[in-house]
Amino acid sequence: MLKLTRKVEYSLIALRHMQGKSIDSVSSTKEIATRYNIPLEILAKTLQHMAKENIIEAINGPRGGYRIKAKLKNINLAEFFEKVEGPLGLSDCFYDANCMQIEYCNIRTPIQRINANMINMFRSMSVQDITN
Amino acid sequence: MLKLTRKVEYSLIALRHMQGKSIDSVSSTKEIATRYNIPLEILAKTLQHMAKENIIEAINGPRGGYRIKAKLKNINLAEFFEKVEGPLGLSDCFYDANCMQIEYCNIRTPIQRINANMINMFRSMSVQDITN
DNA sequence: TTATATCCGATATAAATTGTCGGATATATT
DNA sequence: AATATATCCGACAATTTATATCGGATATAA
Repeated sequence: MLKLTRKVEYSLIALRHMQGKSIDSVSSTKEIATRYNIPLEILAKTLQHMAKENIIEAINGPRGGYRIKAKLKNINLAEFFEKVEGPLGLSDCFYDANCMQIEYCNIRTPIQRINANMINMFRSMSVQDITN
Repeated sequence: MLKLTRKVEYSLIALRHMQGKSIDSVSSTKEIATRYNIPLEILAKTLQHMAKENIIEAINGPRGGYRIKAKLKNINLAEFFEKVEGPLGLSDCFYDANCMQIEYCNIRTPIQRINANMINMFRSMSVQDITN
């Protein structure tokens, strides 16, 4: 319960790795996968996804790889999690009503309050706060 | 990602239900399961678990059921989640080191900071804040 | 004595997460 | 032009976690 996914963790590991290098040097999937003991194919998917979201930039071909494209200071954690994993919410019912309890549920509103607190908390931290 | 489990949701639904009744009246598993469309056996387990944690009290026999035992005002959400689901943490590595990345991980400390923020947020709300 | 309730371990099912495979496309280097 | 190294990407498989079910025991009010 309340866990981050590997995809998010791998994304942050990769970003932190890239941030430790000079601005125009690139990092290949293999380099990062080896360095942090991450399954290559998974990391590949993860990096491709971040590239589509314009967080990082892909350089094709030999000597290619990825480098940071966005200003990490300007991406808060709530945005980042949503870019990487989709909608945030303690329960699915906030964005998808397919729940047996929905009609009778007596805790939907209260849980929305916790949810709002959680999202605010994530909004108050930038990706850079994590990768620095 | 970052979801509550049904067990937690069912627990809160049941508590809120009981809180809406007079202090010494009991609510049976069947009553609650029917009312909120929750699978009976699952709810039974959930309530038994809360009884073991002294959050509620079980009355055996016919006309039995459960009633609230603890002061919900004095149980914060972090405690409550831990009683119902076990240790809280955005990653398992905070209480169980069985992770391929643990030796090389470059985000453990930063994620611990997010984690601390999250737990503080849950500490700042009582179960009663939710069930009232 | 009977009916209704909790109790509880074992097991099955379903869903989500995590990881693998195969083959395509892009491009720097030789 | 050929080659090697890299990203790209859909389909699929395995694993883990969460959710639900089953069977039978115990407690007690009526």
